[in-house]
Formats: sequence, C-alpha cells, structure tokens
Amino acid sequence: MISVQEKLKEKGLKVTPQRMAIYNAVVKLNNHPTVENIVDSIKIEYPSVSVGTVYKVLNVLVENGLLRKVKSEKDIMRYDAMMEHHHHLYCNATDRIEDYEDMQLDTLVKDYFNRKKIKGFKIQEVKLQITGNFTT
Amino acid sequence: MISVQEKLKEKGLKVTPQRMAIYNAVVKLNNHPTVENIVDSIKIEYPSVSVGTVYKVLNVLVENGLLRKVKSEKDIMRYDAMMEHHHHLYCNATDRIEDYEDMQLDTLVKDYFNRKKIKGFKIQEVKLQITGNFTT
DNA sequence: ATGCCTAAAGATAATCATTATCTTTTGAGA
DNA sequence: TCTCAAAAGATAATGATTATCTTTAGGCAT
Repeated sequence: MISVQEKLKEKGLKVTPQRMAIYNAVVKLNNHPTVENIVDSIKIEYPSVSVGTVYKVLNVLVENGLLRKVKSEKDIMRYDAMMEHHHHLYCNATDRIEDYEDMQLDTLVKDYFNRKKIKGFKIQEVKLQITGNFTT
Repeated sequence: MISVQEKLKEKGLKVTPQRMAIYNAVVKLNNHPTVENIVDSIKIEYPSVSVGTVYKVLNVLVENGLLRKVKSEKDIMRYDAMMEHHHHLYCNATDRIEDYEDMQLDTLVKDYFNRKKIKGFKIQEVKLQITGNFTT
C-alpha cells in the first residue's frame, strides 16, 4: 500500500501538513464526509485552517487520483478515499452513503454487457446506485 | 397516457400556461435539460418568463411526480420527464445523459439481490450509472 | 545548514446556481 | 362576473464553491 506522501511526490506535488491532514480526515471520517465535516475534523489539529484551502486541496487530491467526489441527493459534494471500483448504498432516511464492493456482481454485470451490447455506446464503467434503508 | 393537465388537477394544482410550457419543454428537449436550457427554450414562447418561476415550477413538478431530478457530474441540476424505472448512460466526452431501459437487466439484478442479501440494508431500488462514450 | 524560488496556504471577495420574499396577477370555483 | 387563494414576476438573499491576491513554507541547489 503506497502512502499519501509517496503519491504526492509521484505527482510532483508538495507534501504539506494540510494535505496530509485533509487526506487523513477523509480516510478517518470514512463515511463520505462533506467539506464541512472535513473542516470540523481538521480544526482540532489545525484551528487556523482556511476553508478555501480545504476546497483547493480536495480538488488537487481528486485531480491526482487520491480521492473521489461523490454526489449525494443534496447538492453538496462529498468525498471518498476508496479508489477501487465500487458501488454505493444510499440511505433514504438519512444522508448516509456506504461503499459496496461485490466482485461477483461485477462479473455478472460485465458478462451481461459482453453479451448484450448497447448500440451506439461504448461502456467504460458500470456503477450501481443502490437506494434503500439501513436496518442497523 | 394521462395528460399533464389531468395530473396537475389530480394533485390539486392549478393548470397554468407556465407549468404547461415548462413541462413540455423538458419533454421536448428530452436530453435531461438544465434550468438554463429550459429557460432558453421557453423564452421563445414566453419572453417574459421569470427564472425564479422556472425553478419553482420544476420543484412543484418534481414533488408531485411529474418530473425527476437527475444529477450530473457538474453540480447543475438536470431534469427528466421519464418517470418509469430506468438507468442512465453518461458520456465522458460530453455532458450528454441518455435514458436506458432494460427489463432483462432489471430481472437479472433483482434475482441477484434476492439470492444475495446485503446485510444491514433493505434495498428499495437499484439504478445503474453507465459511463462511457457515445459512438454515434 | 542556508538561501532561494516557486508552489501552496491564508484571507477575503466574487461567482453562480438556487431559494426566499414580497407584490402583482390569474386560474377556477361560487 | 366576482372572489380569493394560489401562482407568477421581480428582486434580494443564501450558501456552496471558486478566484484573487498576499504571505508563508516545501524542497532543491549551493
């Protein structure tokens, strides 16, 4: 598992405490935090952090493949540190979003679209948006 | 096929020319128009239309099950007049979004999740977000 | 280790989609 | 036709995100 520092260097980006803190916050918060969540979390360590910086850093991390954007029902952006192919469980009752990995399902879908092509469209990725309710 | 007028009356909503025009614009534009697209389209018939009104009407139509919101990669809301269960094809190159209906696929997915439950989660709907490129 | 230089952080203003507010207009039942 | 609440129009406000400008600090060369 390659570290954040290494990934940043690889891309020619400077390793700064803010970038580390923001990345780690997304990993730690882990349930697809909003910018607000991230700012709150970081304020504990870095009370002086600027909101603009958080936005900038998040964009840099997304552009360089360290984080992903996740769009929720509301029009606030959320972030995900899980970079492998996966699906999302959306809760109807709350705004909770959880990652869902299922290679068996991926195979099923892949096979299906290998057999049945969509005419006029070349598929690159298929992601499932599973809505429902958490029972726990 | 029940008409828009009837649907509005059914819900106790007044039938106004603006509501008709906005609904018809979404149907006519058909490729998941943005509010801007809709306003432009309507300005031809109703040059005096207010943008605020378009937003309000769209929200009313969504709340009453006449339209759906579709979120795109950008953070601008788009609208869809297709109310039946369906999936979306997202183009990587352009911002084109197309509806995709596939009952065979729906059956496959439904059967899969009937056999393999997600623990701690009750599924209500599964929608596929198919990204790729239009070849036409 | 020190200095230099550019990238990044901080602070603040600006933007832009969307919503709220308030007044005027109008659909539709009596 | 009259009435009245609901809807439209106009405009201001909001709130997330981006841009701008100044200050700070990584990190490479000396």
